[in-house]
This record gives sequence, structure tokens and C-alpha cells, in this order.
Amino acid sequence: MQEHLRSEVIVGGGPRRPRTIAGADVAYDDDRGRCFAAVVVTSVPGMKVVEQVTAESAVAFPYAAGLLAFREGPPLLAAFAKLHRRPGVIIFDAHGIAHPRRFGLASHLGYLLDVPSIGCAKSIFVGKPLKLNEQAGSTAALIDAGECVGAAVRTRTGVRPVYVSPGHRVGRRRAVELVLHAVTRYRIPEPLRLAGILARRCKREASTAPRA
DNA sequence: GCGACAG
DNA sequence: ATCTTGTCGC
Repeated sequence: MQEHLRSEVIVGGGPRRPRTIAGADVAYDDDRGRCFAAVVVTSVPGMKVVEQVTAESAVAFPYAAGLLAFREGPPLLAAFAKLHRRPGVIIFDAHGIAHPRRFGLASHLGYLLDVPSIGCAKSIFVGKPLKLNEQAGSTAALIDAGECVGAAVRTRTGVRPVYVSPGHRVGRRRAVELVLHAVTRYRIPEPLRLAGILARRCKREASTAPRA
């Protein structure tokens, strides 16, 4: 499926100044076999929460490197279905084209939702980054099989970089630019950070409630 | 055959 | 991803 859909991905363009940016993440409760997807939409100047939704469901697919979209895609789509507005762009806690088949979760969901999307992962899956400076805002190309699939981005001085790659309908430069615009005072861009917090809170409240 | 391997 | 004790820094 990935090898087939990869040709549908558009690497290029993307909003220069979107009105909103969304972050999407998933938390798991291994004991109960349940997962909690969360989407947080923030305003672009200020990164304040405009809307947020969550969706609980059963974990229906195991974790397997390269197939993350089959595990987290369904839960995330359920959450997006509850969203009342369409984000200008979505940042996922995963890779976009910086993937073995150039079709990571960010590309897959951006394609299905037909919304500009960006992959922002905390570690490298494929490729090797060029020399990255310590200064916040620094970037270095992420090279895989001789091609630039994304970039290592230093969102804050003195912290490990995040790895940004185009998902769908966004170019490499624009992807990095948008991620940096979404960063406030933490390593992780605000919408994504808030989505992670919301997903974990949703899980905690569900596990604290009386069991079925 | 061995090492790597998003979350 | 989740767990878990302590430490560092603003």
C-alpha cells in the first residue's frame, strides 16, 4: 500500500502563514489494550489552543518500524473526525517522507485528510544528518540514499534536535519553517507537545475511572 | 547472517 | 510508546 500511495505524495508548497497549526499524538494503555488519540489546534500567532479533541479505541495493530500508520492512523482519524475546523497544517509525532518507502505516517494521514502535513520525530528512522550547529533555529539536511528527505532541526539551544520531513503538500524548507514557527519554549513544537499532554491525560483519567 | 529499527 | 529515581537548570 505504501509503495503504491507514495506516488501520490506532493512534496512542495504549503501555507506560508497558516491561521492554525494542529498537533496530533497517541498515548497507550498496554494493560487495557486501549489507546487515546489527541489533536490540538492552535492559533498561529501565540500558539493558543483554538480547539482540541480526543478519541479512545482498542489497540488493533502492533508496533512495527515502518508501519506506524497502521497502528496510529485509525485512532488519529477517529479524533480528526471530531474536529469542527480544518487545520491549516498538521504536525505529526512521526516521519513524513523520511521513511524507507518515503511514506511515513505524516505523509499517509496528510494524504487521507488532504491537509498539508509535516512529520516531526524525536529520533531518526532513516538517513544521516549533516553537521548541525548548537544554536536554536539551526538546521542540517537529513540524507538517505543520496537524497534529502528532511532535516535535523535545533528547536532550542542546548537540546537534542527533532527530525522534520514533509508529509504531504508541504515542501522541505516550508516544513522546517512551520515547525520553527510552532515552537515556543520547549523542544517540541507547541501543538504537538500539547497533543501529547492531552493524550496522556485522557489515558490517565480513563485508567483512574472504575473498571468495566 | 548481522545490525538497525518512527512510536 | 511506557516505566522509573535522581539530577540539573531556569
